[in-house]
Amino acid sequence: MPELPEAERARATLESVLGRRITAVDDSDTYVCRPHQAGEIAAALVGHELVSAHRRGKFLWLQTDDGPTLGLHLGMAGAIALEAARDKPIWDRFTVEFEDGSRFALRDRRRLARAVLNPDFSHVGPDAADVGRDEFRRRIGAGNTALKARLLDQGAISGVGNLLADQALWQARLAPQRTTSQLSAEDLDRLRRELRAAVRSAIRRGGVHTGSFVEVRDREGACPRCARGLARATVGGRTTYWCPACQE
DNA sequence: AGGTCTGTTCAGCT
DNA sequence: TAGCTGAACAGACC
Repeated sequence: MPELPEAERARATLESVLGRRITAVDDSDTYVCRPHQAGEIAAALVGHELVSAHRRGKFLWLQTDDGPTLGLHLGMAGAIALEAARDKPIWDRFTVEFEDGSRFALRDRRRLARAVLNPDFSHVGPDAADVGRDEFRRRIGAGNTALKARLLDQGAISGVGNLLADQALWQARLAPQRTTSQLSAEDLDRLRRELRAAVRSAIRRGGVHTGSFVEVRDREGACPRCARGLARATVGGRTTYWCPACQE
């Protein structure tokens, strides 16, 4: 599920745990928690207070008072849970407890989420909702690859996942396999505008699954604009749907 | 019951 | 170098 809109929701959830002293941390899942030594993240965090919650693309991080930074990523199925899990506690891969008894957990069935101490975001591109016109043209229009593959490249711009990419491309009437070097400045500007609109709509409506194209995005789906059946192929290594009539 | 598919990221190869 | 491919995980679905 998690793409930029879900990550933003998680960030907002994390704001509700700021300002409390950390009393315990469970980082025993050494696949999800990096560095790999169990107890390392705990030792660094206990006694500190979380002071701010940030996001760039799908990457989250929490700043402590004068201490380390805690990076979080939801992976492919992760979420931030404030309530202790009753039935499936095994899905809580990383847990932080506070002095007042409250807690939050990084909950993920698939263990593809990550909790990282002092994360490095130097290779993460600007947030898809914030990137300026000229930088978008430069970063998306460069090189020679399928447009959709470039949108999914978090180093180019960050926050776009498989579903959001299909939604934005459909809104901008651009075919996913179009080559980046062939795009006009006008194409790129339109794509940027539609991508920002898709992101904002998804945040407002509660997730990327609320997109008009995402809702019909399957083998039987029809284009919401022209009602023609959707095409399906692998582009950029990911299952991709588009309207062969509207997008070129 | 077993095979296929999945919203992400990253290492490793060409 | 930039751009692919496949691996990591584990559940959902048919």
